[in-house]
Amino acid sequence: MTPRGKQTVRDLRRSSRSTLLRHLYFNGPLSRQELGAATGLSAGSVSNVTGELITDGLIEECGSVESDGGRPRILLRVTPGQAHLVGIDIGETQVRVTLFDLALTELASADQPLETAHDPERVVGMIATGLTEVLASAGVSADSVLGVGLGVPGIVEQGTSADPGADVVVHGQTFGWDAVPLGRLLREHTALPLYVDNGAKTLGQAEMWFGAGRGSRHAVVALFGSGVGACVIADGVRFRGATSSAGEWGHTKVHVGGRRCRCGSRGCLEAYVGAEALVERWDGTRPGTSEKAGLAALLRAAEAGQPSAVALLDEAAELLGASIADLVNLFNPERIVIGGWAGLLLGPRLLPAVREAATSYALTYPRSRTTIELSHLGPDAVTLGAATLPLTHFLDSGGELPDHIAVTAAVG
Amino acid sequence: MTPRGKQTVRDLRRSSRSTLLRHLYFNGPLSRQELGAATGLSAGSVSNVTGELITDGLIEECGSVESDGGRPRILLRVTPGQAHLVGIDIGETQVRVTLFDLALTELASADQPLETAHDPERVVGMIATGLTEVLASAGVSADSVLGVGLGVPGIVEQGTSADPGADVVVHGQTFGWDAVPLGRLLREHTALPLYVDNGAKTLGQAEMWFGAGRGSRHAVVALFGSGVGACVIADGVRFRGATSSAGEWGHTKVHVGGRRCRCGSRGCLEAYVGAEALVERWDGTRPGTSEKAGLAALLRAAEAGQPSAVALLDEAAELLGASIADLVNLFNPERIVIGGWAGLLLGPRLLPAVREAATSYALTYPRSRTTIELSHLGPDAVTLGAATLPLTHFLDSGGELPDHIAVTAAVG
DNA sequence: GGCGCTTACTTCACGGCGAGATTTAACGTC
DNA sequence: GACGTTAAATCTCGCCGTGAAGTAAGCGCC
Repeated sequence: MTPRGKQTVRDLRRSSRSTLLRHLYFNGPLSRQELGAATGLSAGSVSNVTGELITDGLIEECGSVESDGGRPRILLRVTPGQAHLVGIDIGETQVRVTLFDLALTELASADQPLETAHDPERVVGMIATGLTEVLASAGVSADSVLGVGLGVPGIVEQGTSADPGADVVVHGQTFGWDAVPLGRLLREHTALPLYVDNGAKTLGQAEMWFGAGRGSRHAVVALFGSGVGACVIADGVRFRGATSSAGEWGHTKVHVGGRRCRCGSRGCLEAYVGAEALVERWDGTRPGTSEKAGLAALLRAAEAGQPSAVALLDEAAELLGASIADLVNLFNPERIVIGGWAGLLLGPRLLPAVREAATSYALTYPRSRTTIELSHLGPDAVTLGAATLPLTHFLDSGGELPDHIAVTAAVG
Repeated sequence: MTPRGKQTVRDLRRSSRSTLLRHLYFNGPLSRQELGAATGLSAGSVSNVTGELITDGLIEECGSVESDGGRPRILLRVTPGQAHLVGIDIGETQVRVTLFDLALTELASADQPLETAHDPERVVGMIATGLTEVLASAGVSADSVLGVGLGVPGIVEQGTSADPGADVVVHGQTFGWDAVPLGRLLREHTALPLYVDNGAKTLGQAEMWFGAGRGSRHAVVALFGSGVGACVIADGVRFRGATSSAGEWGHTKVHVGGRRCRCGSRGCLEAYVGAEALVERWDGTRPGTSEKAGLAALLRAAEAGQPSAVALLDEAAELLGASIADLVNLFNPERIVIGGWAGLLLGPRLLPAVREAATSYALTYPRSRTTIELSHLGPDAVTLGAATLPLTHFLDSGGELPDHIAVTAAVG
């Protein structure tokens, strides 16, 4: 049970570097003094390790705080432009490539529309051109890119080799991708480290870092769009399960044996409250209207008091609340965040009823320890969340730079 | 995000001790040689650390293996009688206290029947007498007991102080316990370290260590008794959630708005397939028959071909399968183990239909990576699982002995 | 029965680590 | 300009795991 890898004395230093780098990253500029107090490291070690990080060019001094009678504190921060990150969103309708600096400030972005055919080779080609485009437009060298994070539709089978990103295989039933060796295809175009995860999961990551999930260690980000998905965070880390496919909430049953779902099963949540299902149930798949327009029309009709629209949304709220109650019972999170474009659209109207339904369907104790909130982030955050994948690796490793990065270390 | 505690160079040694102790515990007697190869530690470190563990009396040499031409290997093993563990099961009908040695061999056991009134003070009194009884009958001193693990009915709120076991509060709705400060009550009778968890979770632990879950790192142990519960193991560790109540599977919905459940909600799985519900639905709560006898009668009727019994069990299998499909989608385990007394009773008949239903209701990819199996362990294993709680702590800490234990170290 | 061979284990020097004490640096105040 | 105060750098110390060298304990072979 739970064998832990051996540790050498070197791992200690990595751990210290990671702790300091991480704390500095999330808690803004800090003096060595505060850093030591916050992390529990001794002043000597902080001085030692920060010195090393400065030599590596990963952090830098940035001004000082005047004191009342003593030596002023020198503030430290992560060097924002020292390295860069790329986030990519492979969505239903477009491929979006965004370049960020280390502080996750957007530097450049490139969108390319995606027609109905999602030929993997073509998509990979679009990624490659998008990549060179954003680097060129921001004037950034590929040598300074820590890694490329991708959010893709479908289930992601992670690799296990020394270059796991290149082994990734994607199973996207609704996207028309069946066991696509995305990692291998991408590796032919770029040597950068690759990190791939499901788009809903990367959106969830963004929500945890910068959105409504910030500050909680146990959360579920429920994503409500054309389909329904979820990203589960346990103890600050995404819950992946055995093969990284955990959190497929949309195909959880609300009525066993009920409505047929596009996944082939029956009674799935998604078959009742997914945007596609809602629009279809309301106007019987009136062709020509987009899903987004259809959902907006449904909402307007309900606001205007049209009985069938009101009933449909009321039922959706109850089912959503009941299914959120399942999440509460099973995962016992501190917080549930409802996001996704449909969630953002319907949220303000549905939220009170959803909260109420969740309360009546969940067990009292865990429900009392959970809040249900709306997301603040739009679907654009998929690229942001994707960029957190290489960034997480960077912070975890204590600021280890991939081989290809030429260290532009501060001399002295 | 994910701040990790600081580490000093001393923690390295603890980690090494833990790795070695753990490996020795689970992989039987081993030579230092094999130990080094398996854990990645250098021969020097293995020699050093094992020497320390032998001095502490935690492990001992036990014979040697003849070689073909070289110095024979000396086998090491954990000293089984060096320390003891107590597991306690607070069940619906009895309180069971069992004493184990370090190898989890049962040394003594004491049962005490529990009437309908579950007054906490009385239960605690029974635990205290049971404790002294098993120690006396096995001739073991309380000084050698590493800790006491308890499996209790209801949700367990873990403590956070320096003595977390003494802060435990239990919320057992169906048991008639409302915020019972079990830890504090027990602390008045014993100074031994206390570890408390839900009984279903401790049974799940036993299943993972010694039952059908052995060898898997991601599993769900589904427990099917009078009620329905689950124990989720992620990456070898029990998934607890924010307040330790994760895995309340029984009150997951299978028909939103359906049958009323004893939890107060509607449409819960437990209201359809819990033993209590099944018996009630079959014979309309014929008074006087026990649940166990009632379920056995239902099974016999179905075997004899009585249509209503067959239909009831067929429906139960489908609902169970569909709900297991939810677990597959959400947790993505390698293995699902069905246990509990009702699971053991009905399992052989229901399993094929359950597997089939799970396949048709779950997503293809995660389902293809999961096996669904029956448990081998009976409900007696609750005490065994409870005893693993202090044992886990012991192994994690690298063999740290609680203050009260007088070290009977080998001299020399 | 001495010799060499093989294998298991022990010992030891080494570089690296973080803690804690000490020293140096950089400010205010009087 | 001396002094107190606070921040940061430096130094010593005890401890760690590695890896090389050394020791122990068996074998077979002449």
